Amino acid sequence: MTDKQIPDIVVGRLPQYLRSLQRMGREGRTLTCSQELGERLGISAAQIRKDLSQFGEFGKQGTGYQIAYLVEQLQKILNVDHEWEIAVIGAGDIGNAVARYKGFSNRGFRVCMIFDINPDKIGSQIGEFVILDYANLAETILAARIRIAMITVPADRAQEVADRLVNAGVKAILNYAPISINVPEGVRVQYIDPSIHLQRMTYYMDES
Amino acid sequence: MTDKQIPDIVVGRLPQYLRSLQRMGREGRTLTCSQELGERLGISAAQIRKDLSQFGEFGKQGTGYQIAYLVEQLQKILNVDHEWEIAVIGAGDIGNAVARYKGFSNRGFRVCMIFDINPDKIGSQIGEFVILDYANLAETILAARIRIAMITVPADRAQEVADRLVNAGVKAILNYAPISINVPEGVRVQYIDPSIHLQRMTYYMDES
DNA sequence: TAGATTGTTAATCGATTAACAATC
DNA sequence: TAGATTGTTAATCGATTAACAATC
Repeated sequence: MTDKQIPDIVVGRLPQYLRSLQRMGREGRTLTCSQELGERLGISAAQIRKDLSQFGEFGKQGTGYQIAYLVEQLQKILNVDHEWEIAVIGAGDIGNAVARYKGFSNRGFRVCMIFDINPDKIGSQIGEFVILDYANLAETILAARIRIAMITVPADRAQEVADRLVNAGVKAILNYAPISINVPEGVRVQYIDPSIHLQRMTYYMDES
Repeated sequence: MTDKQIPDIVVGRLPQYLRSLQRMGREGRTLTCSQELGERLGISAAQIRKDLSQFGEFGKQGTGYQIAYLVEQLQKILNVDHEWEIAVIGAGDIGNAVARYKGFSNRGFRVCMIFDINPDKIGSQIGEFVILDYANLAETILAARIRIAMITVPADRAQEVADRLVNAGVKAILNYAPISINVPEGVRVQYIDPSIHLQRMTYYMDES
Protein backbone atom coordinates (compact mmCIF):
# COMPACT_ATOMS: atom_id res chain seq x y z
CA MET A 1 0.00 0.00 0.00
CA THR A 2 1.61 3.22 -1.12
CA ASP A 3 0.88 6.01 1.36
CA LYS A 4 -2.23 7.58 -0.04
CA GLN A 5 -2.71 11.23 0.72
CA ILE A 6 -4.63 11.70 3.96
CA PRO A 7 -7.03 14.66 3.80
CA ASP A 8 -6.07 17.40 6.25
CA ILE A 9 -9.60 17.42 7.57
CA VAL A 10 -9.08 13.84 8.73
CA VAL A 11 -5.76 14.76 10.32
CA GLY A 12 -7.59 17.51 12.15
CA ARG A 13 -9.94 15.04 13.80
CA LEU A 14 -7.27 12.63 15.00
CA PRO A 15 -6.15 14.85 17.91
CA GLN A 16 -9.76 14.99 19.08
CA TYR A 17 -10.00 11.22 19.00
CA LEU A 18 -6.75 10.96 20.88
CA ARG A 19 -7.82 13.43 23.54
CA SER A 20 -11.11 11.64 24.17
CA LEU A 21 -9.46 8.25 24.24
CA GLN A 22 -6.81 9.40 26.69
CA ARG A 23 -9.55 10.71 28.95
CA MET A 24 -11.46 7.44 28.75
CA GLY A 25 -8.24 5.70 29.68
CA ARG A 26 -7.81 7.95 32.69
CA GLU A 27 -11.39 7.17 33.65
CA GLY A 28 -10.34 3.54 33.90
CA ARG A 29 -11.98 2.39 30.69
CA THR A 30 -10.38 -0.34 28.60
CA LEU A 31 -12.61 -0.67 25.55
CA THR A 32 -14.66 1.67 23.46
CA CYS A 33 -16.42 1.61 20.11
CA SER A 34 -16.88 4.04 17.26
CA GLN A 35 -20.41 4.81 18.38
CA GLU A 36 -19.47 5.80 21.91
CA LEU A 37 -16.51 7.87 20.78
CA GLY A 38 -18.73 9.54 18.22
CA GLU A 39 -21.33 10.46 20.80
CA ARG A 40 -18.71 12.03 23.01
CA LEU A 41 -17.39 14.11 20.16
CA GLY A 42 -20.49 14.81 18.13
CA ILE A 43 -19.08 12.93 15.15
CA SER A 44 -20.76 10.02 13.36
CA ALA A 45 -19.54 6.52 14.09
CA ALA A 46 -19.07 5.88 10.39
CA GLN A 47 -16.82 8.90 10.12
CA ILE A 48 -14.62 7.72 12.93
CA ARG A 49 -14.27 4.24 11.50
CA LYS A 50 -13.51 5.66 8.09
CA ASP A 51 -10.92 8.05 9.46
CA LEU A 52 -9.13 5.40 11.47
CA SER A 53 -9.21 2.90 8.62
CA GLN A 54 -7.03 5.27 6.60
CA PHE A 55 -4.16 4.32 8.89
CA GLY A 56 -4.76 0.65 9.56
CA GLU A 57 -7.07 -1.77 11.30
CA PHE A 58 -7.14 -0.91 14.97
CA GLY A 59 -10.39 -2.49 16.09
CA LYS A 60 -12.04 -5.87 16.38
CA GLN A 61 -15.43 -6.75 14.98
CA GLY A 62 -17.99 -7.28 17.68
CA THR A 63 -15.70 -5.78 20.31
CA GLY A 64 -14.55 -2.30 19.36
CA TYR A 65 -11.24 -0.64 20.11
CA GLN A 66 -8.74 -1.34 22.86
CA ILE A 67 -8.27 2.16 24.25
CA ALA A 68 -4.63 1.84 25.29
CA TYR A 69 -3.65 0.39 21.95
CA LEU A 70 -5.50 2.97 19.91
CA VAL A 71 -4.01 5.78 21.99
CA GLU A 72 -0.58 4.41 21.30
CA GLN A 73 -1.23 4.15 17.57
CA LEU A 74 -2.65 7.65 17.32
CA GLN A 75 0.32 9.01 19.22
CA LYS A 76 2.60 7.42 16.67
CA ILE A 77 0.57 8.67 13.74
CA LEU A 78 0.54 12.21 15.12
CA ASN A 79 4.23 12.04 16.03
CA VAL A 80 3.54 12.68 19.68
CA ASP A 81 4.95 9.42 20.96
CA HIS A 82 7.80 11.62 22.15
CA GLU A 83 7.89 15.17 23.52
CA TRP A 84 8.49 18.20 21.33
CA GLU A 85 10.17 21.20 22.90
CA ILE A 86 8.46 24.50 22.33
CA ALA A 87 9.70 28.08 22.43
CA VAL A 88 7.30 30.84 23.45
CA ILE A 89 7.88 34.29 22.01
CA GLY A 90 6.38 37.07 24.10
CA ALA A 91 6.20 37.11 27.89
CA GLY A 92 2.95 39.00 28.31
CA ASP A 93 -0.16 37.58 29.95
CA ILE A 94 -0.73 34.98 27.26
CA GLY A 95 2.90 33.97 27.06
CA ASN A 96 2.89 33.65 30.81
CA ALA A 97 -0.20 31.46 30.78
CA VAL A 98 1.04 29.10 28.08
CA ALA A 99 4.49 28.86 29.64
CA ARG A 100 2.93 27.72 32.90
CA TYR A 101 0.18 25.66 31.27
CA LYS A 102 -0.01 22.15 32.68
CA GLY A 103 -2.02 20.80 29.77
CA PHE A 104 0.86 19.95 27.45
CA SER A 105 2.16 16.97 29.39
CA ASN A 106 0.98 13.65 28.00
CA ARG A 107 -0.01 15.47 24.85
CA GLY A 108 3.47 15.45 23.35
CA PHE A 109 4.76 18.93 24.17
CA ARG A 110 6.87 20.79 26.67
CA VAL A 111 7.55 24.50 26.76
CA CYS A 112 11.27 24.90 27.27
CA MET A 113 12.03 28.56 26.74
CA ILE A 114 10.38 31.95 26.57
CA PHE A 115 11.61 35.16 24.97
CA ASP A 116 10.76 38.83 25.29
CA ILE A 117 12.09 42.04 23.82
CA ASN A 118 11.50 44.17 26.92
CA PRO A 119 14.75 44.73 28.91
CA ASP A 120 12.72 44.97 32.11
CA LYS A 121 11.45 41.43 31.60
CA ILE A 122 14.59 39.77 30.24
CA GLY A 123 16.28 37.80 33.00
CA SER A 124 13.26 37.66 35.26
CA GLN A 125 11.44 34.46 36.07
CA ILE A 126 8.20 32.89 34.78
CA GLY A 127 7.53 29.62 36.54
CA GLU A 128 10.68 27.61 35.98
CA PHE A 129 11.93 29.79 33.11
CA VAL A 130 14.21 32.78 32.91
CA ILE A 131 12.95 35.14 30.22
CA LEU A 132 15.45 35.19 27.38
CA ASP A 133 16.46 38.06 25.16
CA TYR A 134 14.59 38.19 21.87
CA ALA A 135 17.77 39.52 20.28
CA ASN A 136 19.26 36.04 20.66
CA LEU A 137 16.21 34.23 19.36
CA ALA A 138 17.68 32.63 16.24
CA GLU A 139 20.92 31.36 17.75
CA THR A 140 19.22 30.03 20.89
CA ILE A 141 16.49 28.20 18.99
CA LEU A 142 18.93 26.82 16.46
CA ALA A 143 21.26 25.57 19.17
CA ALA A 144 18.39 23.84 20.96
CA ARG A 145 17.08 22.45 17.65
CA ILE A 146 13.59 23.63 18.43
CA ARG A 147 11.06 23.06 15.67
CA ILE A 148 7.86 24.41 17.25
CA ALA A 149 7.11 27.89 18.57
CA MET A 150 4.19 29.86 19.89
CA ILE A 151 3.79 33.54 19.10
CA THR A 152 2.29 35.54 21.94
CA VAL A 153 3.32 39.06 20.94
CA PRO A 154 1.10 41.94 19.78
CA ALA A 155 -0.38 41.60 16.29
CA ASP A 156 1.87 44.21 14.72
CA ARG A 157 5.00 42.28 15.72
CA ALA A 158 3.77 38.82 14.81
CA GLN A 159 4.95 38.74 11.19
CA GLU A 160 8.44 39.86 12.11
CA VAL A 161 8.64 37.24 14.83
CA ALA A 162 7.39 34.58 12.42
CA ASP A 163 10.08 35.52 9.89
CA ARG A 164 12.76 35.16 12.53
CA LEU A 165 11.40 31.85 13.69
CA VAL A 166 11.41 30.51 10.16
CA ASN A 167 15.02 31.59 9.79
CA ALA A 168 15.81 29.73 12.96
CA GLY A 169 14.44 26.52 11.47
CA VAL A 170 11.07 26.44 13.15
CA LYS A 171 8.57 24.34 11.18
CA ALA A 172 5.36 24.79 13.17
CA ILE A 173 3.96 27.99 14.64
CA LEU A 174 0.97 28.40 16.89
CA ASN A 175 0.01 32.04 16.56
CA TYR A 176 -1.96 33.69 19.36
CA ALA A 177 -1.69 37.12 17.73
CA PRO A 178 -4.94 38.06 15.97
CA ILE A 179 -3.46 38.40 12.50
CA SER A 180 -2.74 36.17 9.53
CA ILE A 181 0.93 35.58 8.96
CA ASN A 182 2.76 34.42 5.88
CA VAL A 183 5.32 31.66 6.01
CA PRO A 184 7.14 29.77 3.29
CA GLU A 185 6.13 26.37 2.01
CA GLY A 186 7.01 23.66 4.49
CA VAL A 187 6.24 25.73 7.56
CA ARG A 188 2.85 25.31 9.20
CA VAL A 189 0.80 27.84 11.11
CA GLN A 190 -2.21 27.38 13.32
CA TYR A 191 -4.17 30.17 14.93
CA ILE A 192 -5.77 30.74 18.28
CA ASP A 193 -7.97 33.82 18.36
CA PRO A 194 -10.83 33.75 20.84
CA SER A 195 -12.72 36.54 19.06
CA ILE A 196 -12.91 34.43 15.91
CA HIS A 197 -14.47 31.57 17.85
CA LEU A 198 -16.87 33.89 19.60
CA GLN A 199 -18.01 35.55 16.38
CA ARG A 200 -18.69 32.15 14.94
CA MET A 201 -21.22 31.70 17.72
CA THR A 202 -22.76 35.18 17.86
CA TYR A 203 -23.76 34.78 14.23
CA TYR A 204 -26.45 32.42 15.46
CA MET A 205 -27.54 34.52 18.44
CA ASP A 206 -30.24 37.20 18.44
CA GLU A 207 -28.97 40.47 19.77
CA SER A 208 -29.62 40.26 23.47
CA MET B 1 -35.47 35.96 -0.90
CA THR B 2 -36.28 33.61 1.98
CA ASP B 3 -33.25 33.20 4.21
CA LYS B 4 -31.54 30.17 2.77
CA GLN B 5 -29.51 28.13 5.18
CA ILE B 6 -25.94 29.37 5.32
CA PRO B 7 -23.42 26.53 5.72
CA ASP B 8 -21.58 26.72 9.03
CA ILE B 9 -18.29 26.43 7.20
CA VAL B 10 -19.08 29.73 5.49
CA VAL B 11 -20.01 31.31 8.81
CA GLY B 12 -16.66 30.17 10.12
CA ARG B 13 -14.79 32.12 7.45
CA LEU B 14 -16.63 35.40 7.94
CA PRO B 15 -14.78 36.29 11.16
CA GLN B 16 -11.51 35.80 9.31
CA TYR B 17 -12.63 38.13 6.55
CA LEU B 18 -13.71 40.65 9.13
CA ARG B 19 -10.45 40.50 11.01
CA SER B 20 -8.37 41.01 7.87
CA LEU B 21 -10.57 43.84 6.64
CA GLN B 22 -10.40 45.62 9.98
CA ARG B 23 -6.64 45.39 9.85
CA MET B 24 -6.54 46.76 6.31
CA GLY B 25 -8.72 49.60 7.54
CA ARG B 26 -6.32 50.32 10.37
CA GLU B 27 -3.51 50.28 7.83
CA GLY B 28 -5.27 53.17 6.14
CA ARG B 29 -6.61 51.20 3.20
CA THR B 30 -9.97 52.09 1.66
CA LEU B 31 -10.53 49.51 -1.04
CA THR B 32 -9.71 45.88 -1.48
CA CYS B 33 -10.72 43.03 -3.78
CA SER B 34 -11.44 39.35 -3.39
CA GLN B 35 -8.05 38.44 -4.77
CA GLU B 36 -6.08 40.53 -2.30
CA LEU B 37 -8.14 39.38 0.64
CA GLY B 38 -7.74 35.82 -0.53
CA GLU B 39 -3.98 36.11 -0.72
CA ARG B 40 -3.80 37.46 2.80
CA LEU B 41 -5.86 34.59 4.13
CA GLY B 42 -4.83 31.73 1.90
CA ILE B 43 -8.35 31.38 0.53
CA SER B 44 -9.33 31.50 -3.15
CA ALA B 45 -10.85 34.70 -4.49
CA ALA B 46 -13.81 32.75 -5.88
CA GLN B 47 -14.50 31.34 -2.45
CA ILE B 48 -14.58 34.75 -0.86
CA ARG B 49 -16.90 36.19 -3.50
CA LYS B 50 -19.17 33.18 -3.18
CA ASP B 51 -19.26 33.39 0.59
CA LEU B 52 -20.06 37.10 0.63
CA SER B 53 -22.69 36.76 -2.08
CA GLN B 54 -24.69 34.57 0.27
CA PHE B 55 -25.48 37.68 2.25
CA GLY B 56 -25.85 40.34 -0.40
CA GLU B 57 -23.94 42.36 -2.96
CA PHE B 58 -21.23 44.26 -1.19
CA GLY B 59 -18.79 44.99 -4.01
CA LYS B 60 -18.62 46.83 -7.28
CA GLN B 61 -17.49 45.32 -10.56
CA GLY B 62 -14.19 46.69 -11.70
CA THR B 63 -13.54 48.24 -8.30
CA GLY B 64 -13.76 45.72 -5.50
CA TYR B 65 -14.99 46.24 -1.95
CA GLN B 66 -15.15 49.40 0.10
CA ILE B 67 -13.42 48.21 3.27
CA ALA B 68 -15.32 50.33 5.79
CA TYR B 69 -18.65 49.34 4.31
CA LEU B 70 -17.85 45.64 4.18
CA VAL B 71 -16.58 45.70 7.75
CA GLU B 72 -19.83 47.27 8.84
CA GLN B 73 -21.90 44.71 6.97
CA LEU B 74 -19.93 41.77 8.34
CA GLN B 75 -20.27 43.13 11.85
CA LYS B 76 -24.02 43.21 11.41
CA ILE B 77 -24.12 39.73 9.94
CA LEU B 78 -22.03 38.35 12.80
CA ASN B 79 -24.01 40.31 15.39
CA VAL B 80 -20.95 42.13 16.60
CA ASP B 81 -22.17 45.61 15.73
CA HIS B 82 -22.61 45.93 19.49
CA GLU B 83 -20.59 44.57 22.42
CA TRP B 84 -21.40 41.30 24.14
CA GLU B 85 -20.53 40.98 27.79
CA ILE B 86 -18.63 37.86 28.74
CA ALA B 87 -18.23 35.99 32.01
CA VAL B 88 -15.02 34.10 32.67
CA ILE B 89 -15.20 31.04 34.91
CA GLY B 90 -11.89 30.15 36.53
CA ALA B 91 -9.30 32.65 37.71
CA GLY B 92 -6.17 30.62 37.03
CA ASP B 93 -3.46 31.62 34.59
CA ILE B 94 -5.68 31.31 31.55
CA GLY B 95 -8.64 33.05 33.17
CA ASN B 96 -6.29 35.80 34.18
CA ALA B 97 -4.91 36.19 30.68
CA VAL B 98 -8.31 36.30 28.96
CA ALA B 99 -9.73 38.67 31.58
CA ARG B 100 -6.93 41.10 30.88
CA TYR B 101 -6.79 40.43 27.14
CA LYS B 102 -6.92 43.63 25.11
CA GLY B 103 -7.89 41.87 21.89
CA PHE B 104 -11.65 41.79 22.42
CA SER B 105 -12.27 45.48 21.88
CA ASN B 106 -13.46 46.30 18.36
CA ARG B 107 -14.24 42.64 17.92
CA GLY B 108 -17.59 42.81 19.69
CA PHE B 109 -16.76 41.51 23.15
CA ARG B 110 -15.96 42.71 26.64
CA VAL B 111 -15.14 40.57 29.63
CA CYS B 112 -17.20 41.90 32.50
CA MET B 113 -16.86 39.40 35.32
CA ILE B 114 -14.70 36.52 36.50
CA PHE B 115 -15.52 33.73 38.94
CA ASP B 116 -13.53 31.28 40.98
CA ILE B 117 -14.33 28.63 43.56
CA ASN B 118 -11.20 29.15 45.65
CA PRO B 119 -11.92 31.20 48.81
CA ASP B 120 -8.38 32.56 48.72
CA LYS B 121 -9.01 34.11 45.32
CA ILE B 122 -12.58 35.32 45.78
CA GLY B 123 -12.61 39.04 46.49
CA SER B 124 -9.12 39.66 45.17
CA GLN B 125 -8.42 41.69 42.07
CA ILE B 126 -7.57 40.78 38.46
CA GLY B 127 -7.05 43.89 36.39
CA GLU B 128 -10.24 45.85 36.88
CA PHE B 129 -12.22 42.90 38.22
CA VAL B 130 -12.91 41.56 41.67
CA ILE B 131 -13.02 37.78 41.56
CA LEU B 132 -16.58 36.64 42.27
CA ASP B 133 -17.76 33.58 44.14
CA TYR B 134 -18.58 30.64 41.89
CA ALA B 135 -21.33 29.76 44.36
CA ASN B 136 -23.27 32.79 43.09
CA LEU B 137 -22.63 32.06 39.40
CA ALA B 138 -26.20 31.47 38.25
CA GLU B 139 -27.85 34.40 39.99
CA THR B 140 -25.08 36.84 39.03
CA ILE B 141 -25.07 35.83 35.37
CA LEU B 142 -28.85 35.82 35.18
CA ALA B 143 -29.07 39.26 36.75
CA ALA B 144 -26.54 40.65 34.30
CA ARG B 145 -28.25 38.86 31.40
CA ILE B 146 -24.98 37.47 30.19
CA ARG B 147 -25.23 35.12 27.23
CA ILE B 148 -21.58 34.26 26.59
CA ALA B 149 -19.05 32.64 28.90
CA MET B 150 -15.54 31.27 28.79
CA ILE B 151 -14.57 28.21 30.75
CA THR B 152 -11.02 28.32 32.11
CA VAL B 153 -11.22 25.70 34.84
CA PRO B 154 -9.48 22.28 34.97
CA ALA B 155 -10.88 19.64 32.60
CA ASP B 156 -12.57 17.62 35.32
CA ARG B 157 -14.68 20.61 36.38
CA ALA B 158 -15.60 21.83 32.91
CA GLN B 159 -18.80 19.81 32.41
CA GLU B 160 -20.20 20.86 35.75
CA VAL B 161 -19.43 24.51 35.01
CA ALA B 162 -21.04 24.18 31.59
CA ASP B 163 -24.19 22.73 33.13
CA ARG B 164 -24.43 25.64 35.52
CA LEU B 165 -23.86 28.17 32.76
CA VAL B 166 -26.59 26.62 30.67
CA ASN B 167 -28.94 26.86 33.63
CA ALA B 168 -28.03 30.51 33.95
CA GLY B 169 -29.14 31.14 30.38
CA VAL B 170 -25.75 31.20 28.67
CA LYS B 171 -26.04 30.41 24.96
CA ALA B 172 -22.41 30.40 23.85
CA ILE B 173 -19.43 28.85 25.60
CA LEU B 174 -15.79 29.12 24.68
CA ASN B 175 -14.14 26.20 26.43
CA TYR B 176 -10.42 26.36 27.21
CA ALA B 177 -10.54 23.12 29.18
CA PRO B 178 -9.15 20.22 27.12
CA ILE B 179 -12.30 18.14 27.15
CA SER B 180 -15.47 17.80 25.09
CA ILE B 181 -18.53 19.03 26.92
CA ASN B 182 -22.19 18.29 26.27
CA VAL B 183 -24.76 21.03 26.11
CA PRO B 184 -28.41 21.02 25.10
CA GLU B 185 -29.69 22.04 21.68
CA GLY B 186 -29.58 25.79 21.26
CA VAL B 187 -26.35 26.27 23.18
CA ARG B 188 -23.12 26.53 21.24
CA VAL B 189 -19.62 25.50 22.26
CA GLN B 190 -16.29 26.30 20.71
CA TYR B 191 -12.99 24.92 21.88
CA ILE B 192 -9.51 26.29 22.36
CA ASP B 193 -6.93 23.61 23.06
CA PRO B 194 -3.38 24.39 21.98
CA SER B 195 -2.33 20.74 22.06
CA ILE B 196 -4.95 19.91 19.44
CA HIS B 197 -3.57 22.57 17.12
CA LEU B 198 -0.02 21.44 17.72
CA GLN B 199 -0.79 17.80 17.05
CA ARG B 200 -2.39 18.82 13.81
CA MET B 201 1.00 20.16 12.78
CA THR B 202 3.28 17.47 14.18
CA TYR B 203 1.46 14.94 12.04
CA TYR B 204 3.33 16.43 9.09
CA MET B 205 6.71 16.72 10.83
CA ASP B 206 9.43 14.09 10.89
CA GLU B 207 10.54 13.27 14.38
CA SER B 208 13.31 15.70 15.10
C1' DT C 1 -13.56 53.13 -24.20
C1' DA C 2 -10.54 49.42 -22.10
C1' DG C 3 -9.48 47.17 -18.04
C1' DA C 4 -10.81 45.25 -13.88
C1' DT C 5 -13.55 42.81 -10.82
C1' DT C 6 -17.89 41.38 -9.23
C1' DG C 7 -21.79 37.98 -8.65
C1' DT C 8 -23.33 33.67 -10.30
C1' DT C 9 -23.70 29.40 -12.82
C1' DA C 10 -22.28 24.90 -13.97
C1' DA C 11 -18.71 21.53 -13.46
C1' DT C 12 -15.59 19.41 -10.54
C1' DC C 13 -13.98 17.75 -6.65
C1' DG C 14 -14.08 15.90 -2.06
C1' DA C 15 -16.28 14.49 2.23
C1' DT C 16 -19.94 12.16 4.67
C1' DT C 17 -23.24 8.70 5.28
C1' DA C 18 -25.73 4.46 4.83
C1' DA C 19 -25.47 -0.16 4.40
C1' DC C 20 -23.61 -4.61 4.84
C1' DA C 21 -20.46 -8.54 4.45
C1' DA C 22 -16.93 -10.09 7.36
C1' DT C 23 -15.78 -11.65 11.67
C1' DC C 24 -14.87 -11.47 16.53
C1' DT D 1 -24.34 -19.78 18.38
C1' DA D 2 -26.28 -14.98 18.47
C1' DG D 3 -25.14 -10.38 18.97
C1' DA D 4 -22.20 -6.73 18.19
C1' DT D 5 -19.15 -3.98 15.76
C1' DT D 6 -15.61 -3.40 12.48
C1' DG D 7 -13.70 -2.06 7.83
C1' DT D 8 -15.17 -0.90 3.33
C1' DT D 9 -17.98 0.07 -0.64
C1' DA D 10 -21.18 2.69 -3.18
C1' DA D 11 -24.40 6.42 -2.99
C1' DT D 12 -25.34 10.81 -1.40
C1' DC D 13 -24.45 15.07 -0.18
C1' DG D 14 -22.02 19.39 0.03
C1' DA D 15 -18.18 22.48 -0.92
C1' DT D 16 -14.88 24.45 -4.06
C1' DT D 17 -13.38 26.04 -8.36
C1' DA D 18 -13.38 27.66 -13.03
C1' DA D 19 -15.35 30.48 -16.14
C1' DC D 20 -17.80 34.32 -17.83
C1' DA D 21 -21.53 37.65 -18.60
C1' DA D 22 -22.55 41.82 -16.36
C1' DT D 23 -21.05 46.15 -15.27
C1' DC D 24 -18.42 49.65 -12.92
